Amino acid sequence: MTDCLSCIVRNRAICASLRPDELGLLGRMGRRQRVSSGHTLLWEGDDAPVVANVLDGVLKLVAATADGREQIVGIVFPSDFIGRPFGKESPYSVSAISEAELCIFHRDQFDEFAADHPDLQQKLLCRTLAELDRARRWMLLLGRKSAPEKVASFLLEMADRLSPPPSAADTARGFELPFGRQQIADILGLTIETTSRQLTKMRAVGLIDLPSRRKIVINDLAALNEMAG
Amino acid sequence: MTDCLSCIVRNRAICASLRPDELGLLGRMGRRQRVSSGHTLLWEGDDAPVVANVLDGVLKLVAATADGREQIVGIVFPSDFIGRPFGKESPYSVSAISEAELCIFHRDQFDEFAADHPDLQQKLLCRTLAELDRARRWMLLLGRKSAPEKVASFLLEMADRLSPPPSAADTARGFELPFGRQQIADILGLTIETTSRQLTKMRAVGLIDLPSRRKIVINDLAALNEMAG
DNA sequence: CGGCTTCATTGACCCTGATCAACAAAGCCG
DNA sequence: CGGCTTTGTTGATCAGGGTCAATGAAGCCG
Repeated sequence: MTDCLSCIVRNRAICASLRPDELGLLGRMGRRQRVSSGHTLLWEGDDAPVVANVLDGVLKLVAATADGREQIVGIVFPSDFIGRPFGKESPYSVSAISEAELCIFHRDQFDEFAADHPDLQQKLLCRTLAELDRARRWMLLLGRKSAPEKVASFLLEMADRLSPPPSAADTARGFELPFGRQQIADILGLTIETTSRQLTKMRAVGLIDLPSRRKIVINDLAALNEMAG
Repeated sequence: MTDCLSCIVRNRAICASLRPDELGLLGRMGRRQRVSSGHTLLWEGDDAPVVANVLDGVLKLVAATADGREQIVGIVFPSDFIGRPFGKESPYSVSAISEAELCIFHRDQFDEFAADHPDLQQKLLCRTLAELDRARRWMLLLGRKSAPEKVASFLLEMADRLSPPPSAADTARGFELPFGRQQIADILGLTIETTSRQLTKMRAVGLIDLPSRRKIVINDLAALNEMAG
């Protein structure tokens, strides 16, 4: 059922390390699943019985306090890997923030398969190391940057992560965020009001344009870099 | 020269996955090195030519803004692994905050060895996943918690991470932090003054005792948990 | 022991960003 | 098209925590 050879993330996901025959084996373990926007796939604290590759769409990893404050601790794009291999419950919940399509595996089955396929495991290790680096750079932002610096850093990171797909044309000529204002706030550790105010202020001084709710056009990349600290 | 079989972290470091003969091979690649308190081993942004196991002592991972604000993004204890396998520069600097002893490898040599030893790589993967989980929980603290919550969370985490070694006696009966006040502030994304004030306040209400600069005694674990949010 | 340096505490004040509240603009659907 | 809901913007006010500054307590070493 799952045809890995024609998979849209075939060469970018961790599966890229596998030979066709291995791929067939893994493919039979996997199952495609659509997830609709807003739906939560894994709950914080619950046992996480599945892992998955993201084929399409965007998901968020969210940690929350007992009284409901939320912090987005990770953003997951197509070809990225979701879940917690090798035991343990998920320390954060995973929710789709757009229509998404996943390639899901039972965790135990996946763990077993991974143990027999060092190349796959190495790909996973490299990804996890990169993700850890990203998380740590984000800790600097959360702990030490001011609101303007946070928003500027966010726009730069998004320009970087969202540019490759939407045509190679003019990278600087705008991109569409997969987030609403509240989600940007949850990524930056701010309130929705401060986020909105900072964006408005940046538009007022001509740094950026906001042609629609989720569209961003960067006019002055250098100044934005400066502003990001 | 390096006798892995009698190594103090033999059963806790990633080397625990290796057979004696493999261990001998790795051991000949490694080199013991003392690092004195305050010394920086790797610099943020520089190419990181080494990886290492920590045998003894405590080190910090620090990310900094251009203008010198610092955020501690990781704390490294004995048996933990340091460095960035598989290419790339280090995105943070690594400094000893106490006298430390390391078991150092050239990164390229280590990468090569790891590629041939899946079990080692799996151990490394598990460690990295755990570290990522920890980093993400810390992001919630940095982005969403108040100063009192931050300090309470910090004390609980430290009570947890520092208890096993220093005698199993009374876990609640105090432990010695390897940090000064400024470092606690850099971990929590606060200033040294706020950190100090929060600790003083907690002592005032009897939650904790502060018998000496770096010693902490927790009197009311439940209340502290409550306070941590 | 005594002076010096480093580290921690405490106080006064201020500013950034949170909170509360009203309003405006988009999207949605009958 | 028009009402309703959701999402975003803007304003007024407030407070948590930062900043600046002074004092106090520990460690260090001659």
